[in-house]
Amino acid sequence: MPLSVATWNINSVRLRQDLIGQLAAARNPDVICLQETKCPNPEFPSKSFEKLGYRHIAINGQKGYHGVAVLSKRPMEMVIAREFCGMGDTRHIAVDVEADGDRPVRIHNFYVPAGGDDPDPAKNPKFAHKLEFLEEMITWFGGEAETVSPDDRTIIVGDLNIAPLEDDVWSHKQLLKVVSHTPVETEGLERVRRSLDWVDVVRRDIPPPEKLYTWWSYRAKDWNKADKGRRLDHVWLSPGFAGACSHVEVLREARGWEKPSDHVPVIVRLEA
DNA sequence: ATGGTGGGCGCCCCA
Repeated sequence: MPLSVATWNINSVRLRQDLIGQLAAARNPDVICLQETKCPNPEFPSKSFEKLGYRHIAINGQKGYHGVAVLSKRPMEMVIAREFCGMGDTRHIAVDVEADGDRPVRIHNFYVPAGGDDPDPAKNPKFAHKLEFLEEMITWFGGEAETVSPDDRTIIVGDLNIAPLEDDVWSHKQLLKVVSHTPVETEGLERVRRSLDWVDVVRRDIPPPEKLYTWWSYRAKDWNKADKGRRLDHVWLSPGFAGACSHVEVLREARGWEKPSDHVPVIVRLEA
C-alpha cells in the first residue's frame, strides 16, 4: 500500500482545523506533519482530526510559538522529540509509522528557526541560532540519532526556512541578502543534506530551472499574481529509500483557500 | 527606503 506523507506549516493548528479537513478532502494523505501549531499539548484539537480518520497523533507543542505534530491514519509510535540548541523550543518530533515489510518508516518533522531580519550572526542572535540549529542537525544525525544505512527508511520533512536553490526563490539576485536565501544558509543546509546524502525528492521530480515555491508572504497585495514565493518546506529521503518515492506534489491551490496559512502542503507518495 | 499582513497573547512578541 502506498504511504502518502504531507508536510505543512499550518500557522496555528486551532485556527486552521478546517483547512486540515480541506487537505484531507483534497488529497487524503495517510500522514500529515504540521509545524507552527502554536498550541500547548493539553489544548491540541485531537478530536477533530480523529474524526477525519487520523486516529494516531504525536505532538510536541508549547504556548504561543513553534510546535510540531504528526497526524496518522496508520499506527505510529513516537520515537523522540528533541530539544535543539538547549533553547526549550518545540521544533522537532520523530515517529515510526507502520509500513509494508518488517521495518517502519521513520519520519523526522522539523521547524527550523526563521532567523529574524538581519543576516549577521554577530548582531542578530536569531540568525546565529538558525545557523547553530543546522550544525546541530549535522552532528546529531551523524552521531546519536542514527547513522543512516542503505536499508534504512528514514525521511526528513518540515519547514526548514531556507530556499536552497536559485530557482527556489522568485529572484535569486534580489534575495541573496535576505534571510532564507543567503549563501551561509543555503550552504549550511546543503551541508546538512550531504552529511548523510539525503535525497531532495521534490527537486528530483520537479528539477530546476522550473520555479517552485511553498510559501508566499501575507503582505503581498495579490500573492498569486505577484508570485514572489520561496521554497521553504522540504522532504528528504535517506539515500537507500529514495527509490520508494513515486510522486511528489506542491499543493499551491491551498494558498488560495479561505483564511490560508502562508505555507502550502508538500505531499509525497512512498511505495511502502 | 519603507511598510505591508497575520497569529498569539495581553499592552508586544514572532513570522
